[in-house]
Amino acid sequence: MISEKTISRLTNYQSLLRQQQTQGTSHIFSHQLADLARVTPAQVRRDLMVIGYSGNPRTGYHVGDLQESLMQFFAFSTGIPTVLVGVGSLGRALLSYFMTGRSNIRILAAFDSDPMKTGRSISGCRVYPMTRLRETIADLTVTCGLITVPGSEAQKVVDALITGGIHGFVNFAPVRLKVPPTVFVENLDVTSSIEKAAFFARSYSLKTQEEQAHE
Amino acid sequence: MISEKTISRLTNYQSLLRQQQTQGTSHIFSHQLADLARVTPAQVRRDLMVIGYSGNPRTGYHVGDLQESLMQFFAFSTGIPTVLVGVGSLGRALLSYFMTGRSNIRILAAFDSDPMKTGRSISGCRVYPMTRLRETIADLTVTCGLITVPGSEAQKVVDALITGGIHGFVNFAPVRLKVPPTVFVENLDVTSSIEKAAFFARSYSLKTQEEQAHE
DNA sequence: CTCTAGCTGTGAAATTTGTCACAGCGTGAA
DNA sequence: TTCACGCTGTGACAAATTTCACAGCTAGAG
Ligand SMILES: NC(=O)c1ccc[n+]([C@@H]2O[C@H](COP(=O)([O-])OP(=O)(O)OC[C@H]3O[C@@H](n4cnc5c(N)ncnc54)[C@H](O)[C@@H]3O)[C@@H](O)[C@H]2O)c1
Ligand SMILES: NC(=O)c1ccc[n+]([C@@H]2O[C@H](COP(=O)([O-])OP(=O)(O)OC[C@H]3O[C@@H](n4cnc5c(N)ncnc54)[C@H](O)[C@@H]3O)[C@@H](O)[C@H]2O)c1
Repeated sequence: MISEKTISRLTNYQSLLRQQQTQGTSHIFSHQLADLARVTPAQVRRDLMVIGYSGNPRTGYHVGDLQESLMQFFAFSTGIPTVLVGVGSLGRALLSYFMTGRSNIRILAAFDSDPMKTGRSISGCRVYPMTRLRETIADLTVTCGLITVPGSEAQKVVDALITGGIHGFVNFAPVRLKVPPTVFVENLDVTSSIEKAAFFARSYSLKTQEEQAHE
Repeated sequence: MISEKTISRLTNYQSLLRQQQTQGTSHIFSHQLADLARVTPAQVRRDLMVIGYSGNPRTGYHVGDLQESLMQFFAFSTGIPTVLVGVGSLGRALLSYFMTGRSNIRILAAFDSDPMKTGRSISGCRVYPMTRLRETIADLTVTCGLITVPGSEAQKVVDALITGGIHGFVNFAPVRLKVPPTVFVENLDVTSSIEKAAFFARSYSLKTQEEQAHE
């Protein structure tokens, strides 16, 4: 079994390699990729072991080939098909970003329970009422659901999407969803992240002050 | 030194306890809190060790007292003072959420380099030009910066905020920022999270199919 | 009062995750 | 062609994190 952290780093390498390739870099060493990703060279080599790509001791990794291997490993050459539920302020921000950007994420459809928001397109994405959820995702072969409804609604929304056959979610609502072990949920809780950053900010800030006091 | 994971869980307990208290729960056992937080009871007890709060073997933890201890540990009774840089679609979503919500996060000011966006308020938050950054944050005692500018601009923005004395960041741009060891950065990379969810979705989905085939 | 069921707090073990360090290799230099 | 440098791939080790498991306690029942 391969760990979440490894997967996160691999996706990061992928985006860094894309950047490097546009800059014309053809080969890259583990220590260079490590610097870009802010990890150790050993970590990079370890991670690349799991996708089975081998570099060359003298020239490092071939950027194009490595990207190819990563693509194959992640197997989303045609992009990641997703749907979004909850076209509020956050949902609209995500639509505007992913419908225009050139990431490999495709939002195929959006859903909302509010009749004011349905029946039209936002950033080029159709917004459907929740009643159309089942049939629409049955047609589309969706890999991942983006949950941007209020916390109180999130559980019922995921339940519906799971019934529709979706196994992966990114949940922006500040609640822990209950899902079967065949379903993966990545929680992006902004509030919690800010609290975390604030905690460490304060502790680092105090440490800095103490050190200055010692001088 | 206390770990990031522990802090994340503690903030989560805090929000769960808030919910429980509004529902009139006065006492809670480690296994109950564990169920809510989707962790093990031992994990809960371990985590609570670090804040030095002790429960009672017969009645469990007193919800009010535990909240009090957590508050004291995090020491943000007056709310977490933050500033936001980059009033684009994501920045506006965050403003609308945190300026109206009843979380303990306070966005004191927003900044943008685009003159079209400055000089007015969005969701009740003043948007200043970047030239006013230094003086404004000097006045405000800010704990945490929210970075919602394009990736290409993120590094220079953090550099400026660090110069202004901020030690904590939540970075939404898909780049790894270079910061001194006295500064904490929490990266919220939505693209990367979706890719991760998609990867595990596919692997769980395949596993499910295999199991069904075996029957 | 005494007893007991079932919890907490916590050393110790287990597991997961990251790092070290070095054998082995490929390339360019001579 | 040979050599030497500096990298990769990886076994072994180290650190961090989680779980186990149990002594010790406490409120309520009898
Ligand atoms: N910056 C942010 O906006 C922000 C920050 C932190 C967390 N969040 C979380 O993200 C989620 C969305 O936040 P938001 O600010 O966009 O909220 P919002 O109220 O602007 O949007 C919520 C949307 O969900 C729709 N909705 C409600 N119930 C639904 C249901 N049962 N089925 C389908 N659609 C439904 C509503 O019609 C609305 O369009 C919330 O859980 C919030 O806690 C948002
Ligand atoms: N849903 C989303 O919107 C989304 C999703 C994933 C990642 N992101 C990331 O979040 C960031 C913001 O995304 P967005 O969609 O809001 O982009 P946006 O283009 O809508 O907004 C960016 C804002 O930053 C301002 N800006 C640009 N350069 C600046 C500078 N040097 N100083 C101050 N302000 C500056 C711009 O004027 C603009 O208002 C980006 O890094 C993006 O990659 C956003």
